[in-house]
Amino acid sequence: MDYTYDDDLDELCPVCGDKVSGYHYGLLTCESCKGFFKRTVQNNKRYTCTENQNCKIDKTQRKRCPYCRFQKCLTVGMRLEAVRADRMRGGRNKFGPMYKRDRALKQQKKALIRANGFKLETVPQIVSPMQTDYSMPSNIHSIHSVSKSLPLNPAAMTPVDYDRSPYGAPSLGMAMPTHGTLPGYHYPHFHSRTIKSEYPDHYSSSHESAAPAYPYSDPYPNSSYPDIPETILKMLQSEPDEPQVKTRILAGLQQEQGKSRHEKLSTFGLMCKLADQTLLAIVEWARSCIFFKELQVGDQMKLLQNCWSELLVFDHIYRQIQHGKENSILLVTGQEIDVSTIAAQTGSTVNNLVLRAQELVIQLLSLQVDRQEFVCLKFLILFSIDEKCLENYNLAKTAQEKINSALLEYTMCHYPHCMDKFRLLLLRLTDIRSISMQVEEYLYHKHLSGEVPCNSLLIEMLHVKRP
DNA sequence: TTAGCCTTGAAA
DNA sequence: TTTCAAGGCTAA
Repeated sequence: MDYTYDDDLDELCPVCGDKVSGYHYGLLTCESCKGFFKRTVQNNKRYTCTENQNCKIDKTQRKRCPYCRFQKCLTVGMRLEAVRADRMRGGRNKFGPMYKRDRALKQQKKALIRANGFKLETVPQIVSPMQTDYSMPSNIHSIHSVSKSLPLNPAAMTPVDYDRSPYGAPSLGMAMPTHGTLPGYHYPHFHSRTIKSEYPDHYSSSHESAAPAYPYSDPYPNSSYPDIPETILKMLQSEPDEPQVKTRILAGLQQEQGKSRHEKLSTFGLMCKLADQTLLAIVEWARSCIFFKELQVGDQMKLLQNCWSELLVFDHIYRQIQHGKENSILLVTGQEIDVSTIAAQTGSTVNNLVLRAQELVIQLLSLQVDRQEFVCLKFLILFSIDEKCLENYNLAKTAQEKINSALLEYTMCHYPHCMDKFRLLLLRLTDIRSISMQVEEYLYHKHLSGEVPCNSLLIEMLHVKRP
């Protein structure tokens, strides 16, 4: 590979568009935003916006509104926990491996572009065979065992051959618990917080997961996080490491494409495969979650069968929130597709679904939904079963109540100027439900016409509700 | 207060 | 030993 570190430095700061000077507090930023973020967090600064909290932040105007600048720092994913409370200089922190993976992903993306004139509007059909067997489950009941063995094999992701295909079917909830190149970390306000050094990583150093991604000790108990309810902290701990999940999904797709090399997949078929891999990632996430893992396997299956399409849609929507572009859609694979391309190349149903999702993205953007709220909503979707059909309904019900009250407490504390936020967020869940039902109907229709790949996990899911 | 440059030091 | 992302310093 001809990748050099300097390649990164060609990029623009996601906060102000200035020249990037390296990785700072979680992502590539310029020197000035690095310093600004450091000063703000170290000195626990509070700013106010004299406008409408939506000031434009660019290189020339970044000094005008520190409030909006800091909000943007958080929105693009700068990490509070990377600022050291003890002010120790030098050394490396736990983000090192994350930066490394991010570089690797950027490298792969560049290699793709260089090698194939790869356009973002196309989907790569990666046919490099994988050594490991990532067999798809033949039955929904095998999800647990399969998702356990999903590999991480970035080295095997070197693209060999790419067969371009026009982008036919867009998002359709082809989503996963991931939000951009690096994890976003939204933290809207500091309420007299004491800055702690090196907060435990929500994404990787879960106390409850068997094998944390980074061997990093957690010097602070959960309760040391200021103003975030314990329940939310526990839910955040099971948030997946995004580059890892992305890598796994890409690897899974490679494997699938390797298998079906002789059966030419349509773009829609490819999208189904992508959704399959995403579903596996969601199942894997659920398996490690607080509340969920305490349930019996049978109950776990019922919950997932009840909400799989909603979780797909919701994660798609949250990625678009992070993506922040009204006119394009970001796929889990990192590809960006113009909404106009979708309108031109797909049927009215798909186009309508995409537009509905985009409307919801705008609504949630205006509500300033943050990462903590996102996690609460995701869990509420997971536990949103109404019927008393579970073996242990009380466990699920209790979980639901705890999540609800944690979300209420959090929004009241962090968004006191928007007292109705809790209710408005819950209302959006109804929209997600509605979109996901339409997605399911569409998929079922496509399945009946034989367009969904026969071993698709989607089919298994669809048949649970439609025997 | 900002932002560019310097120093530091653990990990690779 | 080198790397590079932390914190520190300081002129503007």
